[in-house]
Amino acid sequence: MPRPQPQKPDRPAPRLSELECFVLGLIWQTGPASAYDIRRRVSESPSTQWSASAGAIYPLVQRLHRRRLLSARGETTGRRARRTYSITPAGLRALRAWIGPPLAREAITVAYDPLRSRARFLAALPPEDRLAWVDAARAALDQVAEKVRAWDAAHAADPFAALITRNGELDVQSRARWLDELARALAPGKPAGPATT
Amino acid sequence: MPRPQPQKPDRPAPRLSELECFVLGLIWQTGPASAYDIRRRVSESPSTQWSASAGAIYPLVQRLHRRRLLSARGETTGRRARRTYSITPAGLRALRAWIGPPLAREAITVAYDPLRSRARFLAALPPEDRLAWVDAARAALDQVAEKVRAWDAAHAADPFAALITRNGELDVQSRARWLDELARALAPGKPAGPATT
DNA sequence: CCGCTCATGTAACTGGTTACATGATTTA
DNA sequence: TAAATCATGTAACCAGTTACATGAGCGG
Repeated sequence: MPRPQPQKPDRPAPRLSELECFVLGLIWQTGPASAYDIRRRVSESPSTQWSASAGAIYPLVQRLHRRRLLSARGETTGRRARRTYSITPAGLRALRAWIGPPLAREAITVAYDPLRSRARFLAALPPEDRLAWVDAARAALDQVAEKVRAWDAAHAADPFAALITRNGELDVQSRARWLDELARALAPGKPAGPATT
Repeated sequence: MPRPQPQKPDRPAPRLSELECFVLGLIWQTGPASAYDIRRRVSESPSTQWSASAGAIYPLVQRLHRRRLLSARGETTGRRARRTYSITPAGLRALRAWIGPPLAREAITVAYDPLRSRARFLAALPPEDRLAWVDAARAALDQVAEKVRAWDAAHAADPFAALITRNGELDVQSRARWLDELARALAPGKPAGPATT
């Protein structure tokens, strides 16, 4: 049995990750940008999905450049690189394919909510702690709402960006209302789940 | 400069991941469960956050067992292991610490929404394709809503589970309304973003 | 010129992924 | 008993993570 190559010589380019496509989008949006610019813009975003660490962004743009989805203009001052990247026609095609339609399967889902994950096991807390949890979560969401408003204000100039922020507002609102429902269900007199041990 | 050990002899136990704590919760909820049981229950969940692949779950429960957060009862039939895991007191403490309060920083955030990420760059599509995108996203959300209803029906017996499903319902509803707003903003006559190149 | 922040990376690790292997049990 | 499915894993990989290193520019 041959089992030809342990090291495939011509491995097909892997699917682009969400972060890679997101970065592609950022660069499309604002034209030439350095990796550092990208880092700042990713970390500004209210979602904490990505940490925008250097270890993520620098190799990422290098990958996109190798795949010819980004072009680089290197103004190498001194012995230190100073590169800015622009999106190529192939990059724009990749960006559009990512956006869809058709929508990727992984985009069609209930959004992951860490509060929901935790609430699912709320009955593991002693009964007297459960309302305190809801209160804490409620306060945390107010904090998030604040952050969204700040982000909104910083982008007030762009009416299109406002529509994106709006998504964040609605998300926080609906989760807050859900927490209120949860609090009512936990109100004294209502048994809410099995015993804790 | 000594730089003592390249291999730290006593590395501190790393923070538990979201998935590890979630699994801890599942096992708390239903008592003794095999890794396979866990896999099924994780993959049933409407969220696509985790694939519940064998390669994720089996090593994960082994890790939790090594850390004494799970206890194992091994009914080894034949030469094949058949293990079921239960949560230990230390495991319950870890579960409670994860749930909070206080809530972990990463739980305090706008939920990550792949539709929002894509919509952010909707202007990269040719104008005539933008409404089609919104329609596709709307249809996809209806599909998700259906899935949530099915999940809800399957757990109708447990009033506490209903509160969790409710979160999914509200999430889908609010994102659907957001898409409707988006469609209105894209309505003919309204320029919606910069040119596409 | 010292220290601080800006900017560009690399190194080591890790928690997931997909793909594969294989034993046990059920069903046709 | 053969095929399909249930069940338990391992192997290789990979896109992120944290932590570190270091050059460039600037304000005191």
